[in-house]
Amino acid sequence: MLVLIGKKANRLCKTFEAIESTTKRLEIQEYLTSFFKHTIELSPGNLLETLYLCLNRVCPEYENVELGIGESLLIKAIAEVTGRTTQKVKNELAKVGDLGKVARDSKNSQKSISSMFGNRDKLLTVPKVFNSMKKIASLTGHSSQDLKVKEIQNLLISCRDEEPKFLTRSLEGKLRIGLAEQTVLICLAQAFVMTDKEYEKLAKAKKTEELNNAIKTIKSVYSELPSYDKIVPALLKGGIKNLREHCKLTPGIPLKPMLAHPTKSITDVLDSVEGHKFTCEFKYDGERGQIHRLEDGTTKIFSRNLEDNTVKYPDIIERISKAAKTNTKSYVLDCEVVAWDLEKHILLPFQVLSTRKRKDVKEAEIKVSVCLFAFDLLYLNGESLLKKSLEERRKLMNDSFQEIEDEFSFVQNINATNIEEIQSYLDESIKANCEGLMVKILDGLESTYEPSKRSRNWLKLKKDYLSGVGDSLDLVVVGAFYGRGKRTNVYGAFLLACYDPEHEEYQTICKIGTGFSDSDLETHFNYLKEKETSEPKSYFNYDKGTKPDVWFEPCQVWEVKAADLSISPIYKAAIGQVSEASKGVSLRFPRFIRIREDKKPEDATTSEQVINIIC
DNA sequence: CGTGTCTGCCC
DNA sequence: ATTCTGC
DNA sequence: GCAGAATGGGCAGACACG
Repeated sequence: MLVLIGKKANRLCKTFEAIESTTKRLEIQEYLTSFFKHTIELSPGNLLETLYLCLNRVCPEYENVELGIGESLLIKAIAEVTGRTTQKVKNELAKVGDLGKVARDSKNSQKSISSMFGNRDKLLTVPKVFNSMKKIASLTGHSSQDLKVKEIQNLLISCRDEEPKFLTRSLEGKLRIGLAEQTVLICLAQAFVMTDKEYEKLAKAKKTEELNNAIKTIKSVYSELPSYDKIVPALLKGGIKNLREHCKLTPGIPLKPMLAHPTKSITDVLDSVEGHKFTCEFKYDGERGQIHRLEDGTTKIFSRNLEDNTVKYPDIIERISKAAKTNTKSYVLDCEVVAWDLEKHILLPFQVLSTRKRKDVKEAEIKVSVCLFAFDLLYLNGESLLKKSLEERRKLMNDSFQEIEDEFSFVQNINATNIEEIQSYLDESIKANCEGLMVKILDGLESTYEPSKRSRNWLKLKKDYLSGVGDSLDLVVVGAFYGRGKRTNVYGAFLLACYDPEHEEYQTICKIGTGFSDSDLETHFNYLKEKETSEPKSYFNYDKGTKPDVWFEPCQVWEVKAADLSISPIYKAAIGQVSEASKGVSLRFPRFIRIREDKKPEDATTSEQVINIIC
């Protein structure tokens, strides 16, 4: 009987349960690897779908497919299928901090005839769940939300045991069991190695070596060709040994972009690059753009998260042919796309860029112009450049492209050597409306392009990372939101306000949910739970869109750091005094620094001070 | 057809 | 995005 | 140091609703 059930989705569910029960990485890997081994041996045709269910996806990122399901629709589906009101489900969610658990508990406590008999002969299977998710993603147009909810309900009705929990979380897009992409790749590699007949004959040390090589191979291949649709068939056909041959960087398919580590001081920067030739580049405040030119002349542009942004940027598609020199045929170019003022020839803030249309963009109707800032070349005329040094890649980039005023530039950079030079270049970048600097090693093995890795080789240096530098505000805690997941039973985020002495009111300015250690969160909960009030104070100025789960007596001031201030449609700080009458001010990337025991709420940052910071 | 809410994706 | 934490 | 999971502001686009 167990074996039969083993073919159903329930076995995957049991694997998730096992994974969730531990925090040990190796144990997690054992469970998933074992599941993949079974799948490869017993039903290899289901492997691809299984992988997608582990990752809450239905296809590669660059296919721009969305489920269009969020918390709200899930609550609706759960409420209807278990015969409860949405309010009741919301209350449960606030209490248990996990919609998955809410779905499971409300379903298991419901003992109606239909729930007892309705699912007898339609147990969930991996393909069934996967196909339902695909179907949900495909529904659009009038009444599509109802149809999506019905589809979810059908799945929920067939669920048993812990299945509703994982199904719900999967539809939310996060399993939250300590399992994500990197671990899935490791397990996939291990499963393929271990199902190879030769493997058992190897000595122990040799086995470990084989496993490590396979993991390295799969991780590397996936970062260059992030598509299980392509990798899984290749694996099933030729195994890991032949994988590199069939799956490699291909223009037209985005690769995982290389990322950077934040650094807290210039000294830290120098420590990391010590003994190497390195460069400092301006870090532009725009959107990542990975531009692909195929052999057939097609051009595409992808986002940092591998979304296909080609239709968003017809202007870029048009101009890039002019920037590419005659001998530059196929290529992959790494750029930052930045909003650009064509008259003043200056960079515009990210908030301006974000107002650009995204779909069905016609070049003639573009309202926000952009300038491209290229910083790396990953592929050129049929050849991958990933293993070349940054110095070589940069030279090839400079030789293959030409700058066009107001349209296409190479990122501004210098080859600095000491603290003073870096400091003054950092200042210069800020004056030019950039976020700071990127510091990169130029030559040797540590300067290859490492897709997806936040490698130590690329560092980012922003002024707000430096202690004592950047915008710091002292704000009053006026409300809080119940935590989810590992923050269940404490507040997970807080609503903050500045003080306006003129109107004698506290004006909301942002929510904050990061910068807290686990012990901070406990301390805050224990202190603030005593300060809860049934209603917000009359002198709180807030928008209903930011209404917290609980309100507080104004009693504590927190030092908060931000990268920038922004004009806000929902927060009330300095309302009407910086932009349109209805707009206030908020913080970009707010994080908790410390409690200001020395300040009373009336000593908090004032709206006037907020205006001074933003102007 | 205007407005409000939700979702996904930029950072 | 930023930050924290177990491994 | 990696990998994962908490959490931020704010925009366009898609629907639902009246």
